Amino acid sequence: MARVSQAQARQNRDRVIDEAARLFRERGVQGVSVADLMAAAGLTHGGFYKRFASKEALVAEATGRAFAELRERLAELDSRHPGDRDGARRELLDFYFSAGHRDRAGEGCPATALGGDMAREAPESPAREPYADGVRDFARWLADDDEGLAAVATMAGALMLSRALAGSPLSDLVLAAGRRAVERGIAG
Amino acid sequence: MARVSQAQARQNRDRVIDEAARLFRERGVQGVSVADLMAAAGLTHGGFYKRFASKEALVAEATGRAFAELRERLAELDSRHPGDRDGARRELLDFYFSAGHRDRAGEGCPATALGGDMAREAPESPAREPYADGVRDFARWLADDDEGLAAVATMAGALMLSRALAGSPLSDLVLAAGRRAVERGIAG
DNA sequence: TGTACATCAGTGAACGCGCGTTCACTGATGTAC
DNA sequence: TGTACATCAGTGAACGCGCGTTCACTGATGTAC
Repeated sequence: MARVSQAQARQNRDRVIDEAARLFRERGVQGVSVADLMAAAGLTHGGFYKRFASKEALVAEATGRAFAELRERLAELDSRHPGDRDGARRELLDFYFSAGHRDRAGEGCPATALGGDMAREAPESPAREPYADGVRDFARWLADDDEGLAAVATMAGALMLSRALAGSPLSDLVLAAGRRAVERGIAG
Repeated sequence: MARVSQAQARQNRDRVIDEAARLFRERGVQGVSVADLMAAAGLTHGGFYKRFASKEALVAEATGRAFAELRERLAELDSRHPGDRDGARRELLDFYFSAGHRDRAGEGCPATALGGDMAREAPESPAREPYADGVRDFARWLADDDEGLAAVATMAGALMLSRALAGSPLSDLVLAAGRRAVERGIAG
């Protein structure tokens, strides 16, 4: 294979970002190589730097993409529960505190799956902005003011701990306890 | 330098674990090399495998050490507030949700700082046991039953997010919101 | 208590490997006429 | 609409580097007598 059409090239770039958004959440930024990412998108690693300035630049784009997926999911929930944010939120929490979500980080909440990596990114890392924007929007969707931020904290903490505690009975317990705490917080 | 006394050798091994417990929390397991760890303990990297079976084995020991430090801290709080767990807990929360704690992960809560790495450890990783034991003990100290687990979730989530959001106004807000949520949860 | 020597904690060079990144090359795409 | 050729998306080999791990060596420690 050699040169492809411009439309195909745009699609290829897009697929790299999609795969990065998935794999960075699943294995961590340091756990995925440029070659892994390109292979996941069906390409060889040599062309990477034709499309991205660096791995760091892709981390920023993939972070934005992962939160864009989350925004879409929230919009779908709203359209399935028109004028009923409480109902939409209940459906989100059903998913959020599920064993399936715990076991599939690659398709799950980016605030949690990328949180540990983001905490160690350089202060000027270009990924920090899309991350902060994403968390802000997620918190606002959950509840007004600081209640939303507290909810995100409990949700992200419970999910991260349930993954770190996988294999222990605590893994399921922390999900259940987190859910009760969030529901009480938003109700109260 | 060459052979040292057995007592010195034990001290050296101990210092490597202490430095690992600090550096793994600060930079992540993948962010610290064996050579970094040995250098931090004032040694050269060659001798590492005389004292540890592998880097993975050290991760397990360092995880245990980090939680041992936490247990000591909690015991100190109890002895400073005899028969007054509420007072001890209030002092812990003052520290936990502080900017200083956010900015010094190496000396801070291992449940949070090691959580992201632990979530991606292999299911049979020897580090999972000391991690789970540590989280269980921390939760029990905070409150009875699931209330303690919910508190750890909110605390770990708020601290992780505040680090990931460093540089944004949300960083301080999520700490404050997390603290209010924990206090309401434990009081309720 | 003193001597002779085996042990072994720590050193530093080396190993194979995979990383992020670069680059000369290929050949289909896109365009100028 | 058809031809000639410049462009450039993707390839695959190569780069320097740092990783986890191994190993021959050194010389002070610990022990047997």
